[in-house]
Amino acid sequence: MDPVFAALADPHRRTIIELLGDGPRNVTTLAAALPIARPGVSRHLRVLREAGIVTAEAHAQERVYTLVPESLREADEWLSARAGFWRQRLDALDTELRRNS
Amino acid sequence: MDPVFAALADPHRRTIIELLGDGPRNVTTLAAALPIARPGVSRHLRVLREAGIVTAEAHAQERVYTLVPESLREADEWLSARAGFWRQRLDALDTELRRNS
DNA sequence: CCGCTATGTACCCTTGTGGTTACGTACGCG
DNA sequence: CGCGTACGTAACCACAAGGGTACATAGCGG
Repeated sequence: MDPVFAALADPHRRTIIELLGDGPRNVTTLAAALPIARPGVSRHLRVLREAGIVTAEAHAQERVYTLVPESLREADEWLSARAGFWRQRLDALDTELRRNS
Repeated sequence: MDPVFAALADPHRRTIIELLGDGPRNVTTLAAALPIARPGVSRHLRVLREAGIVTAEAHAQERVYTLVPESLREADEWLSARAGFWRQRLDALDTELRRNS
């Protein structure tokens, strides 16, 4: 989970994830859509790969990167648990405080 | 959204969020549950505060921090959109590829 | 007022991160 | 083979981030 959140911290990496949402892409195509040079994109992809968010498949001399959506599920569950469950809990606490005051 | 993801990137900050899930806490209490000294916790709380994830309320000379769960909703939506929607999309793509091969 | 408690902040240091350029490698093509 | 293409990686740099210690501040309590 940790590497997933770390990967998500960088805006460029989130952009890459969004681009891959439209389908598999190679490095050059991704780099063309980003404000940084290709080597930089390559390293971002390495981070995403090690986090299990994308997978690379060698296709001739180009490597096609594909999104692995279920890799985000763990982080998603962590977030939604706190965005929803505790919301109710704190509301209840707040209500009780108002009643006692 | 960006500051939220940036805040979530640090494990200590996520621990703080989890601790605050059990209810409001002051800085000293949080620091006792973390492997770092209090000033460090104080700075983490500053980041979380500026990201809108927690709010501070002065209570005597102690400041009680409270979680703001809905602040995580934006990030949660971003994640769940990619963890679910694109999942189906890629499955469909995969199915089509198998059919054509 | 004085001291104690609870915090935030400034300062310093070390490490991590993101970017660039230059270089090495793998593979298809003629 | 020799070339061009598509990548990954190494070397190098500048800067942001996280941690610790020391210090300033704000309230309580007596």
